[in-house]
Amino acid sequence: MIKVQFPDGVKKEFLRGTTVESIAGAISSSLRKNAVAGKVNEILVDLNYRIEENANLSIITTDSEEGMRVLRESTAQVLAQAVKRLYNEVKLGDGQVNENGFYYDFQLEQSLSPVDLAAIEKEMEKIISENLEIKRLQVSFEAAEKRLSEKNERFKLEALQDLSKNEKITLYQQGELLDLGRGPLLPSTGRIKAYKLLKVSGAYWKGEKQNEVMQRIYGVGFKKKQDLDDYQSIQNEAAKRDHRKLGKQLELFMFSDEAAGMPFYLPNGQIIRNELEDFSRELQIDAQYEEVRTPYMMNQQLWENSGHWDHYHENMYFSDVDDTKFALKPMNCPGHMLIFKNKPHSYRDLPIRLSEFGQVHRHEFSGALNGMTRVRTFCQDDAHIYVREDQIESEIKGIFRLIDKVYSTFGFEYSVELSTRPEDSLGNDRFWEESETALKNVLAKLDIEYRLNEGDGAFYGPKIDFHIQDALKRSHQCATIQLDFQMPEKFDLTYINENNEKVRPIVIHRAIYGSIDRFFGILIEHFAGVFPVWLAPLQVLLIPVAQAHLEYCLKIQSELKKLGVRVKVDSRDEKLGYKIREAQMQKVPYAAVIGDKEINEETFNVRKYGSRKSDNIPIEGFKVLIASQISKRSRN
RNA sequence: GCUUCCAUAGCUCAGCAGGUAGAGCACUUCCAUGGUAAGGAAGAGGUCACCGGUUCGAAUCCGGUUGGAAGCUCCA
Repeated sequence: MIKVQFPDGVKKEFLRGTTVESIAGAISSSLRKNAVAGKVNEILVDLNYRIEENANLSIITTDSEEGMRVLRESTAQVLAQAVKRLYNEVKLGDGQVNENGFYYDFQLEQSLSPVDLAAIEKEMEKIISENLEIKRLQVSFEAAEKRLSEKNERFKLEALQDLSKNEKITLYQQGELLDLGRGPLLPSTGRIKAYKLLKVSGAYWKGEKQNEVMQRIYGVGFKKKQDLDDYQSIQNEAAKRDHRKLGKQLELFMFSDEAAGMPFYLPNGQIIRNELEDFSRELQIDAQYEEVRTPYMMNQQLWENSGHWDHYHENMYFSDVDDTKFALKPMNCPGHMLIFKNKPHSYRDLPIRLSEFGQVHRHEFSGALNGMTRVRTFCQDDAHIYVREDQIESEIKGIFRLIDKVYSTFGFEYSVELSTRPEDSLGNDRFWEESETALKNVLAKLDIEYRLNEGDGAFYGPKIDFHIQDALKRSHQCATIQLDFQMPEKFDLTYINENNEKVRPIVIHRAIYGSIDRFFGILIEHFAGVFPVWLAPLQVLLIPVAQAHLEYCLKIQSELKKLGVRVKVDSRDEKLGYKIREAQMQKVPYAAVIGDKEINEETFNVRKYGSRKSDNIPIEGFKVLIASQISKRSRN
């Protein structure tokens, strides 16, 4: 007999050689049903793994991340088998699990289409109904090499070379398919329930640019049909909210072949942008920031001195004018450094907070461009704060407050990440250690939970990133706080301390929206185009019942305008229903109908966006309501 | 930048056996003067993204360019 200890501390005895699956069954039949793998002494194993000595065991089910990985990896292997059956000449690449599913790379002469995917899915269905055993084989390196070359799988052989020659190699045999894999995998194909192939695209072998391009088939996989349906309905909802589609429908912005990746703001979109800027400006004035503006173009020498040229010139725009080489700014920092340098500073003056709605240009790969979320020119709500060492903490605290105010206004939840030194970085070890410690200390003091993101910092310093969650629970990185000891060095920035000595300030870079353009795109999808009143391009549409009521409408319009409300009168000679329909399609927050009744009673018949019915409310009351919604920036 | 796919009227799309373009909405004019998601009629709109090739003939087939989509790579 052997003793097995479970995560809750309970110990039980079993016959030597009992499988993980039988033990799961001994605990409960439902656990046996949901089990996909086991974890013996912290090592993941297959369900039919036999436990030969005393051990700690936890049963892995599809309720856990690890369990879903097992399920999805097994599904990927079924995909591989299906493709192999349908296309004789195919060479298998590698399969992987991703957020909601899996993918598998193939090398195949003909390119696969959605029609082919349907056929592959059908074959997968067959493999699943065959309920093939998925057998784990532990063999020597040489044996693995021999068997894979018999199968003529050159990519598998190449992948094998990356493994240690001295250790046992794990292969999985699934019907006629032989795959190289870590596992664990399900014991048989019949346990796969809900999956769907999505698309096929190109991917480099081993993810490296110089390697050949494989065809990658993507799929999603879930433990039950319901989860797959839920996933698909969220995808549909996301497609409906796509900011590129809504941007066109609501006439917010456009793109043109004449400037790929560079947004044109249409009148409606510009209103929203201005509102976003004004909101930020208001908060920044309150937090004692000083707004500045720096040139779009500065000479190349500046960028060489700042270190940007070295690290970033491939993505910069250049221009020759007269005898000088210019560069369009990809960041606002150097400009702000020059402003700081413009006059001497006393320690009493710090912190100095320079903010700018700075338009930057970055030459992104054409294939990377995507609506408003990845563009070649965008505006950052940028700021650089010059501080003494003893001011770092309180300053970062202040930025946290600002960020919280901004995000809560839009109804975004957010999480925090700390990113540390990247491979390609400036500065010595001591600097990095000190600044990373400084940020960690601040986060600890503020009692903020965060995730550590190793190696993802800026080249000049570590950073704290903020990830917001939108209405569909998708995460977007927006705000960033970066500590920089480098830039002051490069620009020889100083202030005079209390002993009349020149001392280097520390720079904190920060952005809250990040890119206003991208934030705008995120907002469109977050609100599904139904903006809160303060952001809506048109806030009130007045609709006269007949021409006779037009004059009165114009009078109300000018009263509302005086309150700062964006209001229009639909004076066209069209039916009421037609105008209401159009107001709803344009997602105008309030459509107000005015006829004889309303004029006599001094009311509005207001229909709120999305509502099926309308209410008669006094005009004066409505004025108070909308003015407060606008000034409070309420989320309706 | 790479792989695959795509580009027809302002918008959404049809035209997918090569024979010089079509619908709905929007737009213009006229009729109708209307109470909460499309009243009726008529009209105007396109060198079928651009350049080149094959063909008697190209929106349609082939090549290139530009732009877009998905993924890869990248995002200081």
